[in-house]
Amino acid sequence: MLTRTASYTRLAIAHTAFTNGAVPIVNTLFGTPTLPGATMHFERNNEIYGEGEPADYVYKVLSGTVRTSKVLNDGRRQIGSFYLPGDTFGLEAGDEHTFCAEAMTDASVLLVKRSTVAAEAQRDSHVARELWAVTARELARAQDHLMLLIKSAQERVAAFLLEMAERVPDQAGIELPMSRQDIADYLGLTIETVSRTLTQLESKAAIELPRSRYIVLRNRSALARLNA
Amino acid sequence: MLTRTASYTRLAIAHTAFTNGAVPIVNTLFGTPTLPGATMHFERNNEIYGEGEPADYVYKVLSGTVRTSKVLNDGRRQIGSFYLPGDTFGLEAGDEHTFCAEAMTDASVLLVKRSTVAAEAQRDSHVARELWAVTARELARAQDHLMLLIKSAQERVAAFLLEMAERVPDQAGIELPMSRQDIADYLGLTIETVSRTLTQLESKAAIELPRSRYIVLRNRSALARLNA
DNA sequence: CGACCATTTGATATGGATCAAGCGATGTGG
DNA sequence: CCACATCGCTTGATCCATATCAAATGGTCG
Repeated sequence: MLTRTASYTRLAIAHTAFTNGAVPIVNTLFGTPTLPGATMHFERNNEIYGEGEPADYVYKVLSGTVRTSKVLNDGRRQIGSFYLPGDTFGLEAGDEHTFCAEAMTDASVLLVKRSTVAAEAQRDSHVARELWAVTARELARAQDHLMLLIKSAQERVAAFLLEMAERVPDQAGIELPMSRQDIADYLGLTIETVSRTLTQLESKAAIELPRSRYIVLRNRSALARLNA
Repeated sequence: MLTRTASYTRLAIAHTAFTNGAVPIVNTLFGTPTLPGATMHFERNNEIYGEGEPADYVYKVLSGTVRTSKVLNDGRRQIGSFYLPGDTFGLEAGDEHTFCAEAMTDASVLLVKRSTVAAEAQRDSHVARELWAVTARELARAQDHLMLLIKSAQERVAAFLLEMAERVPDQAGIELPMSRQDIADYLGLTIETVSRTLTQLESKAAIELPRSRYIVLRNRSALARLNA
């Protein structure tokens, strides 16, 4: 079960973000150009923050892709979300991160201090409103994710493909930034089941698999019909 | 699959709350005595709002218990959360409810117009902050719920019992407001599996089942150990 | 008492996990 | 530039946890 290790280079971002080669710039976390932050780069599979670390920053993907995940004590991993450019992550109700965050591909990420966000939200009701909206959308996403996990393997994979198709701009097909293991851990399945299910969908002519990381949706309504 | 019907008396609250026997009172949604609302009573199994209805109100349980749920087109139902007195529910990112809400037991509920909450949050940063906190806690709860659904039946049931024990005041045991079907739909299991699992936990001396709706936790650490 | 509904218990079926092997792409060292 | 190791993915065979189907039990209310 622990064959899934990866040589993650642990970066103590939260504590060194502004002293360890980060480039402090004035930028924006929530659309209006108000919140000062710093951008950092992360290489593929490097940790952005760990589970249980103090949640001192809020993060926004500038480029690349990020996953959040949590590992149970026996090695099972659940992916909370995938984050694409423009997405905000790392918001917490409490004072520490309940999931860890890792760069799925090389990524640049904007960091804004949580205290800055809080102060600005107090001062400016537009920022407060935006902060709430981001959190509420995250909640809606988690609730959708919940619904996924009671469905059959085909339904889960179909829903995943439709979700990704909606989120990535590319029209022709989906360039997947994540591995089969990531997909499996997002959907609560094994890599074998994900792989087999994709093969089944291909033989049903619902999708095409030119390369393993590139998927063309041939028949969206068939996929949507799988979505109970 | 559709044997699970119940004769829900549909109440068109959202549109008639203030004209249909509701008792308008000045009360508070988020702790400080600022937000005007109305209280309404719901009988067991009556709908508070339906899936897809406009989300014009935010709700707070005053007494009784509430469940939110969503039904897939083939009848499978997923319960989003159980709400006990003091809990706020019905917050939405969009303008309609994505789950429905029903009284599990007779319940009285405080309703505050969403527009009132929004206006007050804009005016008063404390309200804004509290609104965010409620939403963020709801997010944390949904994320915990996600983690449940990748676990084994024993782990799910154990986690459910510990969660309920934490939330209900009663020390000796847990008086469950929900049916086995509700528990099953919360945990993504069948009633049979929930029932069998409870029996197993009883034979392990982890719990006692004096009545089907009353459970005594005999050995919390054994239950906690099941929680991967 | 009798009907009804919720819960438990029993027998069997099955979808996805697990175990195991093969395959193709990518990269590395000779 | 090729041989070979490695890694991610696919495919195959078998197993098992939970679903499904079915029946018995128990509690509640008229």
